[in-house]
Amino acid sequence: MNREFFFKRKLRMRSSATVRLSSTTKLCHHSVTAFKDSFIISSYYLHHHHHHILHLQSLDMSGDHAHKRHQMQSGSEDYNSHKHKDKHKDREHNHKEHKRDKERENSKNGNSEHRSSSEKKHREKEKERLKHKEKQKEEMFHSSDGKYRDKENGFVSSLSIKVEEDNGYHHPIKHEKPVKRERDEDEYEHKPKKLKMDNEKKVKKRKQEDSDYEEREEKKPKKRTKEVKKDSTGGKKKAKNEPEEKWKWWEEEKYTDGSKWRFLEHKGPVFPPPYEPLPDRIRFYYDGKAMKLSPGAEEVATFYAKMLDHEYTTKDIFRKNFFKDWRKEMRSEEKSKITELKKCDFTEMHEYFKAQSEARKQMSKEEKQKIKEENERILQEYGYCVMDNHKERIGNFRIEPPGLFRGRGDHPKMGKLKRRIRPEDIIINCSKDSVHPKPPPGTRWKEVRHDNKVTWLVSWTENIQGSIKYIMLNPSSRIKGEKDWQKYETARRLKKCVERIRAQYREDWRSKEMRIRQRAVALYFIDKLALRAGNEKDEGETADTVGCCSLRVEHIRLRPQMDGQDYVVELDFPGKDSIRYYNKVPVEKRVFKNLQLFLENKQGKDDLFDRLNTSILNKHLQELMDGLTAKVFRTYNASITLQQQLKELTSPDDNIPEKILSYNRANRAVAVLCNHQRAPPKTFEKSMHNLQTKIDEKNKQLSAAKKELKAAKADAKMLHDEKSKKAVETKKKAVQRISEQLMKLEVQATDREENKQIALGTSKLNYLDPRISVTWCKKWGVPIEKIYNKTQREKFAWAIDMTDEDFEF
DNA sequence: TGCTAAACTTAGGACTCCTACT
DNA sequence: AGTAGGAGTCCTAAGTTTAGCA
Repeated sequence: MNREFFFKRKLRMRSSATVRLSSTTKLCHHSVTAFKDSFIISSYYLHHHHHHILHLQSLDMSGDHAHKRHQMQSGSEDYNSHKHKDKHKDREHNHKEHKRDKERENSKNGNSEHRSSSEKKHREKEKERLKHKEKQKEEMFHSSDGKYRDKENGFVSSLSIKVEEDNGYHHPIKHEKPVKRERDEDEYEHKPKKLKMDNEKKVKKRKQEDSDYEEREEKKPKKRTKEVKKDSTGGKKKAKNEPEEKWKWWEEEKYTDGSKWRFLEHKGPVFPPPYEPLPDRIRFYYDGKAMKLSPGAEEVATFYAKMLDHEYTTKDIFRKNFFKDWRKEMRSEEKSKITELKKCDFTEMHEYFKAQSEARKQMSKEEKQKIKEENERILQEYGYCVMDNHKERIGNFRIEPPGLFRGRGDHPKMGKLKRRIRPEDIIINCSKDSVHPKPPPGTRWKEVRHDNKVTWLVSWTENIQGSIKYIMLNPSSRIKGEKDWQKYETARRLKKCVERIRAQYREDWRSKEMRIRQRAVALYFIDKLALRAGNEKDEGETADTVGCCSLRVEHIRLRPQMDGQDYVVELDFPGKDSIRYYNKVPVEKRVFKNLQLFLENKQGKDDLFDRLNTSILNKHLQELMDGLTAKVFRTYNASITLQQQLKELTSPDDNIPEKILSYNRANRAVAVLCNHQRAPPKTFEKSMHNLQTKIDEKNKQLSAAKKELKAAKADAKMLHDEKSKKAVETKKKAVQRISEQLMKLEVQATDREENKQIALGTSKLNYLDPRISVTWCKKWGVPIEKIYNKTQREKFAWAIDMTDEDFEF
């Protein structure tokens, strides 16, 4: 795909070069501040770079420059001798696998058929663990600084605050008001004063299913505690069909045994309607002659016909793949006749579908209403499941319809037939004791399983890549929400130790081992530029895209000198979705020298980091911090940037629209950092032009109004009467009003222009800790609806509910 | 222990719906 | 009432990470 993705635009951000490095702060100042006259992206780097320099300086204060440089250089000579092209030599062998082992053990237990007994054991274990943890915490609270160590896992440790057992039996049903946990504390930050309160609070245990009855019975004796009284309104079950009012899952305990649910019931997927053959009057022509196709071949032909005015159909690979797969669906007579795609004429079919969609648009209100209702009915029936006593929305409950594969970028498989999924292809996952979904009449499922270690309800294997597709829950669900929350907690833990990690990789730039230097430089890129990890991909199966670890020589250029800056690295590569990443970054000399070294004796197609891959990198990261992986840096840097930018850009005296503009700009800074681009809307130029016209009109109005004002003033001066004075006032007001309107238009234009090819949604949805935004809204009195739409509010309900004004990421 | 499969998150584009204007 | 344009939703591909297996 030839998409143009340059950042042409200068973002006219408020420039403020001030670096706020308060002496007391222990936070990383990963700030994006200077947006002056440069691409936002580059200045971000610059600034970030600055941060690193600060760090470097402090390091160097205790060290010896010359000595270090010498080491580095002599080191680099060493490398030449053991440089290999072969990535697979030189692997790290002694990786700690503690965590993994633990988890394995857990899941073994959890898998046991004898749930109750193994669970008992589990619970015991868990209890022990929690107790232990609590003790640790207690100790920590009493330590003088009251701060936690970075290895403390906030997510897990919140549990330990709430160790109180519960009986697992008397659960409040949702309409009961649970005692809300204190909100003025961060859930996962542990402050001494809070601890007490939290300990007094009761924690509700996740509700059990009715169907889990025996199990609950069994638990009952063990779990009973003083806590019972708090939860004691439970017991009666809410009517099943009654819609679940917002359930605050975030106030409940999480599973700690690796299981994802206890009970799961759903209706299975919705299949697309079967193929409806075309009416006889719609004909397909081959080599100018009408030809009736067999239903199978016809269906595939319609897939192509529908795409006729899409760019895909102009691409050779697409056409070739389509034709090959199409022929497979033909009867032998058809196959022998139809041998060239370019002799195929699909235009009647194409017109037919266009007419159909036109007709759909022209449908009467009633008809549309009917369709809407039908969709709603399907949603109600299939769009929800019951998971652990709560009705939860399913994300994608429809099976993907057949069609032609639309791979992105230069995908070698584009145009291939994505075949229709049948019930026999489908694996159902639900609990044993649930009412299993019924396959359509006369069919059967491939399998029904009961695996509560996974979150999916339905899966099937797709035929293009042979990968598995899943039906899972909506982002508003507990299961997705908890994970999301956890993700941000991990990023916040990184915040606590990121300085240490940076110091470490800077140190590693001088290592005498090549693999370590490569690792360190890659990590630097990931941290500084928010690059993705960059897994290896199967060549020929997917588009050629890269991430950090898979960068090749051809993707990078070293400029000792560029635009008045030293040591500039120019990166230009296709990233995820074949979106171009283009950036010029000044780096530290040591990085630059290392890169030169990595590039020695290599060709364009060779890997830049030939001794590194994502698994090596992640193993290393795991050792630096529990739960740390490459993508955590993206989350961390995105969120911290938002927080920083909001601080920077929000002026107290701004009105709400101006505040929102600031928010959008902060958001935009993140989107630029993460390289979230979009194709400029097709109508962009036009709508921009329209807006400009409006602005011009306003301008005319304004000058007219000004003229009038002037005249009125002159009159008033001459006449000195009340009437003319009043006229002056009126005119003044008019001028003011108009210039305000003008200003608004201009702001809008700026915002839109700046946003031309930047997509804000992705970062908002996936990288920015929602609590930052909630806090900001509260602080400045901006309604949350201005920042998050309904869906987003549902997804981030946990954050909206639990965050208060002084949350800090 | 190294590789592959599975599971789950992140991503941009297509499509649909709503709204503010004509 | 009709429509353009943008917001919101849906869709599913393309990543990352984890789990599982030989």
